[in-house]
Amino acid sequence: MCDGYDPAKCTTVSEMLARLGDKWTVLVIMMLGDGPQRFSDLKRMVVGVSQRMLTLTLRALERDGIVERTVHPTVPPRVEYALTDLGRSFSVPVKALGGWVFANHEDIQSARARFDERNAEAGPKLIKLG
Amino acid sequence: MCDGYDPAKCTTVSEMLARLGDKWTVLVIMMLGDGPQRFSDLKRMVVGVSQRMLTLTLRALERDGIVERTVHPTVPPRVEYALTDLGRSFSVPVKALGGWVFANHEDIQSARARFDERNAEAGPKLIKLG
DNA sequence: CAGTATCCCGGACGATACTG
DNA sequence: CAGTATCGTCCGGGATACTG
Repeated sequence: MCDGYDPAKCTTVSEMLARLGDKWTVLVIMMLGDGPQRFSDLKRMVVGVSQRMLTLTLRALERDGIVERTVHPTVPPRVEYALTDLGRSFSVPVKALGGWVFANHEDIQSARARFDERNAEAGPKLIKLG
Repeated sequence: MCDGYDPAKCTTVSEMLARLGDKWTVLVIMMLGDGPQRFSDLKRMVVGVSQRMLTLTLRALERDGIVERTVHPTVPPRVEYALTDLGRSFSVPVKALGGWVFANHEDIQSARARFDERNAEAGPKLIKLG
């Protein structure tokens, strides 16, 4: 993929992957898939997210042009978040990836079971990551 | 995507995304795309990776059934890593995602530039994640 | 060669308190 | 309501040294 070799683009790929890999980004994108949502609604829908992390996640997505932030100057303030065209476009390959995991869930689980079985008796080793 | 709602599958999606989001997984998968590679060859190809992280990354991928580890009982030892069928299948949506970033690189960069421009004068704020 | 063991640091993330 | 500021914890990941 990074064969034609544009280092800048490869860096961006890593950045977007890291973004997807963080704890809340994909959930937020999914919740915005059905239309715009207010901050507090998102906070309720994305169970477990802290105010801080929701803000951070939305800011990062806004910076990348995936999400658009609209402030309605009312009292109390009303802020809506929506996917941009770029965001909706982005969600296509993201959903494809999610779909792949759904489709291959059995294979993954059985592979893990076999691995854990084989390495059952072994000592503590350094099996981390996960 | 997680609408039909199988919590176990959604958890697996998060796990695989977290895996992709870590620092070396995608690079390793790409390097194995052209065929099997020895541990030390991978270490040379994936520039900057430490022995520890390469081992950890490969172990996690092996556990998930994405990569297969073959030990040739010679002296000195020869260990080869290769993508499994599942791994090659997995790399399809992964490459699609990478391809999307390549195709939309301009849009992302300009979105970032505009965001940073708008928030130039502002104080330190809490803009992290990135 | 292909690991494993240990130490260490920075940053992701959570909890809490405060504000326009 | 929609944030921001601050503090503390945990762990991803790097550096180094050792081994079959």
